Amino acid sequence: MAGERESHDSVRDLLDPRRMLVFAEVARFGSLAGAAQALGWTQPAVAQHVRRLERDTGCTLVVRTSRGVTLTEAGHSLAAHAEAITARLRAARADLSALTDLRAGRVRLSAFPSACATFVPAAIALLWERAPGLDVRLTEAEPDEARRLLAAGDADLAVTFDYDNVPDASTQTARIKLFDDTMLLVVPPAHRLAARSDIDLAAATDQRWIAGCPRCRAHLTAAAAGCGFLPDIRHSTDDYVVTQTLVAAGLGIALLPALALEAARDPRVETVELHRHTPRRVSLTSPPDIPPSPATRALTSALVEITAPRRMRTLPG
Amino acid sequence: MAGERESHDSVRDLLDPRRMLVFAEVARFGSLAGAAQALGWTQPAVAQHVRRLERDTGCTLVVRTSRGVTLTEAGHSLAAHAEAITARLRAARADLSALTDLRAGRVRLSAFPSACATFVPAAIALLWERAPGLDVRLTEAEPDEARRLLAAGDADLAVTFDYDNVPDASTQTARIKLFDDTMLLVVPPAHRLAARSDIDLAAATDQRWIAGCPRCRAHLTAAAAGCGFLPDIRHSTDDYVVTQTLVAAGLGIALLPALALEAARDPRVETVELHRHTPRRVSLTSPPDIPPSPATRALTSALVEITAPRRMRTLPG
DNA sequence: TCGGCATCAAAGCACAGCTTGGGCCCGCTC
DNA sequence: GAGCGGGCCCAAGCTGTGCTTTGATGCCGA
Repeated sequence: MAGERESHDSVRDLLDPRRMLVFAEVARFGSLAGAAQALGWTQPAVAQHVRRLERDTGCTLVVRTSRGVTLTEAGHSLAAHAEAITARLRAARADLSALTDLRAGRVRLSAFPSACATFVPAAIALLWERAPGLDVRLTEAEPDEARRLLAAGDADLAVTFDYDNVPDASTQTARIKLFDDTMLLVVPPAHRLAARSDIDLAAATDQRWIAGCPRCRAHLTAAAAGCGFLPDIRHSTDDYVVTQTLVAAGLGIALLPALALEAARDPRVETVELHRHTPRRVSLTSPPDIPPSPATRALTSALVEITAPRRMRTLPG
Repeated sequence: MAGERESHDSVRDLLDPRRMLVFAEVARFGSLAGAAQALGWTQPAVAQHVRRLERDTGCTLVVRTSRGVTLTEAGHSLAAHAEAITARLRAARADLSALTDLRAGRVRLSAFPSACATFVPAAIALLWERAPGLDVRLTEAEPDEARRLLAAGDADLAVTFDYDNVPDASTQTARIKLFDDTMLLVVPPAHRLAARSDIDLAAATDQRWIAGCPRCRAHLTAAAAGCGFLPDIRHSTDDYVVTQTLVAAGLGIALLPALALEAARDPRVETVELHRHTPRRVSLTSPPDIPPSPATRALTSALVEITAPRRMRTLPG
C-alpha cells in the first residue's frame, strides 16, 4: 500500500488487449452488431468496449454511420495492431500444441561414453523416426557430471550408472532402472585366469590392476574389500579402449562393464565372467520435481524400448 | 439465440490475452510474487492467472521451485508470444499518439485549379514545416467533383467555391468560409469598357462572352439576368489561361475571379472592376458528421492562416 | 532452530461487463 | 408516404470474474 515508485512504462497502463480483440472484430465486420454476433454477445456489449477503448486512447476510432461504422485513421491503425495480436494468440496456441504433439520441442540428453557408443544412438534414431520435428541433443558425460547438468537445467534427461556398493552423493533425482550391466574381468590371453570360468574376485588377489573413473575405481576397491584384499592399482584411465590396450600389453588386469566391451572389443584381450559379482546398474535420471516435457517423455520411452532386450538378457542372470 | 454455426476458429477460443500479459511479467521476474509487485497485485492473484493459463493451454508452464518459479519449454514459448503482444500494445499506443501529435498521419486535400495555383501550396508548405511527418496529398478537382470525393471518403478536406446566386446541390457538408474572391471583367486592351471604372454588368449587355465551367457559366447567366439581359455566350473553357487567350484574340470578354488572374495573368488583356458584383466565395468543405483527424485539423488551420491576408483585403471591399 | 520468502488454498466481496428493454434515425420497399 | 428492418444509442440491473484477505506449508540461509 506504500507509494512504491512504479515503473513509468508498466504493463498497467497498456491498452486492454481484450478490447483490442473486440475492436479487431468490429474492424473485420464493419459494424458493432456484426462483431457482437461473431463474439456471441449483444450489440451494447461491443459498443461499451469500443467506447472504453476510445476513452483510453483519447482518439475517435469509429464513426457511426447509418449502415454500421467506419474506421477513422486512428481506428485503422489500432485495428492493424489488434489483428497482429490475434495472430500472435493463434500462433501461441499452435506452438503449444506443436510441443505436445512432438512436432516441435527440444530435449537434451546426457549419457556416459559406453552408452553413447551402444544403445543411445539407436534410441535417438527411433525417436527421430517417430517425431522428426524434435530437436534432440546429446552430451557425453559421466554420471556425476550428468547430475550436475540436470541440476543446473542444462540437460533434461541423463543415462547414468551406479554401483550398489558405492555410496551415491546424488541429490534427489527421479531414476528409472534400464538394465544391469555385467562386470567382466579383462585379462591378457593365456593369462592364468583366462582359462577358468565362474571364478570370483578373490582369485585375483595377487594381480596388478588398471582402474577406471573414480566411481569405477571405488567399485573395484569396494568389491575387492568384500573379498578381503586391497587391489594393487597401477594405472588409471577413463577410456575403455586404453584400458584394453594396457591389459593386452600385460600391464595388469581390469574390470570392465559388458557395455564397454560391446562398444569396442580389443581382440588381444580375453574376458572372464565373475561369480556373483554385482553388476553396474544403468538408469535414466531426471531432474527432481520438474515434470518432464512431452519430448522428454518420448525420449524416455524410446530409451526404455531400445534397452528392452538387455533387460530380458540380464533378468535371468 | 438459435445455435448459429459458429466459426471453428473464432476469437472466442483464443487464450485470454490479459493472462498472457501477466505471464510475461512472471517470465520477466521469475517469480509470482515479483510479477505481482510489478502489477500492483497480490501474489495469489497472479497464481490464479497462471493456473488458469495452464488449464486453458493444457500445458505445465512453470515449475514451482523454492526460489520463485522456472519456466518449462512450453512456458518459454508462451512467454515469447506474450512479450510480442506487450510490444504490440506499446506500439499501438505509440502510433496513436504519433497520429495525435502530427508525427504521422495522412490528409487528402482536394482543391480547385486556381486555388492549387495560388495559396494551397503555401498552406501545405506551412503544414509541412510544422509537421514533417504528415503525408499530405493534393488532388485538383472542381467543387462538384470535390464534394463527390468527400462523400466517397476519398478526400478529407476540400477547397471549394460557390456563388450566392447559383443554387447548390451539395449534400450536408460542414463549410468554413475562407475569403471572397472578387470577379473581374476581362477585356482586350483598348476595349471600350477598359477605360471605365466602376461600371456594372449592365454596361456589357451587347458583348460576346467566353464562359467557364458549368457553375461559373450559371453564375454569369444569373448575374446577367439580374441586369436584365441574356449573355451571348460564344465559347466555353474551364481553363483561365485559355479564357484570357481567347479574350486577347478579341473573341469575346469574360468574367474571371481574381484568384485565376493571380495564378496566371495574360499581359494582353485588361481587367475591369465591377460595381457591386457578387464575389465568388472560397470555402473549406469537410465531410459531414465525421470528426476531422488531427492532421485534417492542422491542414485546416494552415489554410485559414495562409488566407488571412485575403480576408483582410476583401473585408472592407 | 529460527526467520524470511516463496509457495498454495479457501472464502469473501466488489466491480467489470454483459444483458435487458427502451428509443431514435436512416434507407429501403411497397 | 408510411411501414419496416437494421443499425445505432442510453440506462439500469444482475451475474460472475477476479482480486484480496487470511492462514498454512516448505525450503533456504543464518
